[in-house]
Amino acid sequence: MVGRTDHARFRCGPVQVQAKNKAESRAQVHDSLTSLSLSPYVYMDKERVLASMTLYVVASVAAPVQTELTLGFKMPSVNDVGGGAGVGDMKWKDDFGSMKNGINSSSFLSVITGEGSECIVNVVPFFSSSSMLLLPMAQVVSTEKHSSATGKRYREQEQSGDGSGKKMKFLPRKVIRTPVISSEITDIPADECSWRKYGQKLIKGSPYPRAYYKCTSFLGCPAKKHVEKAMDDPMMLVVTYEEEHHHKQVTVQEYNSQIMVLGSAEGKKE
DNA sequence: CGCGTTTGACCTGCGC
DNA sequence: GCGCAGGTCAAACGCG
Repeated sequence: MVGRTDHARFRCGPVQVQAKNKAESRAQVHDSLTSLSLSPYVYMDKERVLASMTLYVVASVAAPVQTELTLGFKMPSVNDVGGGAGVGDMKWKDDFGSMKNGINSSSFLSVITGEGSECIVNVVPFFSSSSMLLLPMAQVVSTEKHSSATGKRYREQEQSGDGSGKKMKFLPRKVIRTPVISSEITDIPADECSWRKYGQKLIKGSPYPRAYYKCTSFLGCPAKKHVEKAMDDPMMLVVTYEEEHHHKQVTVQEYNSQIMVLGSAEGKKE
């Protein structure tokens, strides 16, 4: 496939989430946020948005709440960010309606990728499903160096000095469990990057296939992930991330500019 | 027609 | 060394 390595394509565009009853959905969002004790204030620097609160938003067909929800986080405006943003300067409004900077979607996915006491929240658009549910953060099962089914691979063998010659590839992995959003394993919750599926494999011992994805948000990004249904719970997906992104995580500001660029491009096209 | 997905073949590495 | 199993490749296919 010479010349076809550039599958990079921004999928991150606003998706209009339908709400049958805005007022009803709004109330439910408020309830959810309250019950999650969401801290509405975050602050940001040039690289990333920081928050002390962890919240993970996913879609799920297994959601006990069948009512469609629209998540009402508002992105900060450029002015908000540029005007000497500091702690508390950026506010997530639990409101609906058109967003500033031309962003009309009101659904976003907050992915917690931080370590220790500091959490890094990547605010990205959430690809809508008919049913959505606020969950109190993804279950980060582990950040492990090895998680293959058989244990044959990815063992940490940094045998730098034993002269055995066998040097296993060190692959930091982050395993996340998240509810399935449809019967198709390919319908995985979107995150901050665009992924292209490059393979699927039946894993021995598991009744479900494992799908392999590469990050296509940026050319040459080594980040990969594979997705499979949890053996103990078919309603849960196990998403394993491998390698770090070589590109910067998408920030609110960058995301906004991307949307604006895409918006103008689409506008020209039509 | 372009792009993403599918899927069988192939590659790689570990265990025996 | 061989077989097994996970991981990757890439041509074919399908969809918009």
